Amino acid sequence: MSVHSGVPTSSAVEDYAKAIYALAAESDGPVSTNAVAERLGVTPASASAMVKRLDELGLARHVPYRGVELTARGSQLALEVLRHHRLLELYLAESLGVPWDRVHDEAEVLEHVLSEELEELIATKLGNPKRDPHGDPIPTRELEIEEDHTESFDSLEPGGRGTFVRISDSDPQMLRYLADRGISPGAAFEIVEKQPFGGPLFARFGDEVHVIGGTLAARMRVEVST
Amino acid sequence: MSVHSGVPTSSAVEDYAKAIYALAAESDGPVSTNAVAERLGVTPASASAMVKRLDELGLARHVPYRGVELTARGSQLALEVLRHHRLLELYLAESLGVPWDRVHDEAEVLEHVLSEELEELIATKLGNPKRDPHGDPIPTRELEIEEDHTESFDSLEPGGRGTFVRISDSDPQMLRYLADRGISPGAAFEIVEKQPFGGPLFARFGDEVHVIGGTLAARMRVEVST
DNA sequence: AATAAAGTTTAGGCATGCCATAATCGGGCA
DNA sequence: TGCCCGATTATGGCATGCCTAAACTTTATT
Repeated sequence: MSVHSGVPTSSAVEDYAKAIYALAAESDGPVSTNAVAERLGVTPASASAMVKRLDELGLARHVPYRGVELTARGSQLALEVLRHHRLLELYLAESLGVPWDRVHDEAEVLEHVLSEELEELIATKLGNPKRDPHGDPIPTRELEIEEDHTESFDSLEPGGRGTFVRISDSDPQMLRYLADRGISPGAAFEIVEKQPFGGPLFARFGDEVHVIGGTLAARMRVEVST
Repeated sequence: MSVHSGVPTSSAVEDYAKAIYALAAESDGPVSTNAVAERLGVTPASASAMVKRLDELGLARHVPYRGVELTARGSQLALEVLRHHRLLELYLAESLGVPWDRVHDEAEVLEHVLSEELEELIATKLGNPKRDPHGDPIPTRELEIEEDHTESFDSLEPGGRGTFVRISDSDPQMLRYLADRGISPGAAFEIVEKQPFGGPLFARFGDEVHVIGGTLAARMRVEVST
């Protein structure tokens, strides 16, 4: 049990805060209990109870039947944990050579246990990086996070150009799949063709044209060239 | 909740195993419940219950009113955690520059969470070291620990020579106190004078003669020169 | 507007894990 | 023999976190 901003927080509380934060970022407005439950793999009833607890802790405002929103403190907590997570991912990959597709799971555990002091030392050692190995932005020490100007890959039309930035939620398998095909954060592309109805998308990365399925494309975040 | 040798272990279980292991090393024969309770800062009743649990888990043999002893599996668990702890201490100090007197507390938390994979990577990175920054031996991957040939500093008589190896139980304050005076693990000494009744001990370290109180001297472990 | 469907909450339980107080027990020693 | 101390059990408490089932609210449909 750690303490953040005077609030005693367990791993579970931190995970809920993270989940609500992420969901709120994806689609603004209050977040539904069901969405939270699904994301965390628990029943809606469990999520409902936990959300109530976050409210009591002052980390969220929960209007019954209307959804949840994080308070300032709740967002801070989420960002704090997110910072831990992403610094750890980068650190594990760079300093300890943990394979890319494993850092996420390791960080998932350690993020709840990392002391502020270690966080600071790690950040310094890494040169206060702005992005983790998946391309996700890392909140600053002051818990400000770089605004995300990315769009979903599958929202582009043929002819559109840009660079691949990250996979939302850092799904290790997707990352590995792309990496195996030479597509990593930073890769430039041009959309060649797009099939309707969530069909695959044809895009040129470097010299090669890759075919990317609709589901995967929906999770890829890209920065569009003007 | 981690799993070691097929036994589900919580942090508390691991701490009890560590405590029993340490107490058994200090004075052999079975360990009394009271001693365990005192070491962990809980009531004898709590310790009694937990010790019973260790027995049920197959980690210890507990004969009521007679004390506890770790089974082979219990010792393995203790050594596993000890290995985590000491590798972490060394790693934090060397790779992250965590101050000496802080590594213990950080490691105390992380030891329960460190995955085998990370343990391995850290050990390799450190070159599979045999001792941690306090001079305590680190169990090998196979959980063998170097036998301790040290004696208590205050058991020596004037004229005795040797090298300071470690502080038992790694008390950070004692370590820092000694470090401030230029006494670190590996320092050679010669006993100059010893006052009776637990009084202070005069010893030459390098050029200087230091006066060391009885309590501190009792915690210092030294290797005697032949 | 009525009703059905979808979403949400409450009620009630269960399991884990840890610790405390108070009463009792065992065994060595006077 | 009887006492005392250490050890043990009995009992209870508290917190976390999850579940199912049932009740309820909101929204969409007819």
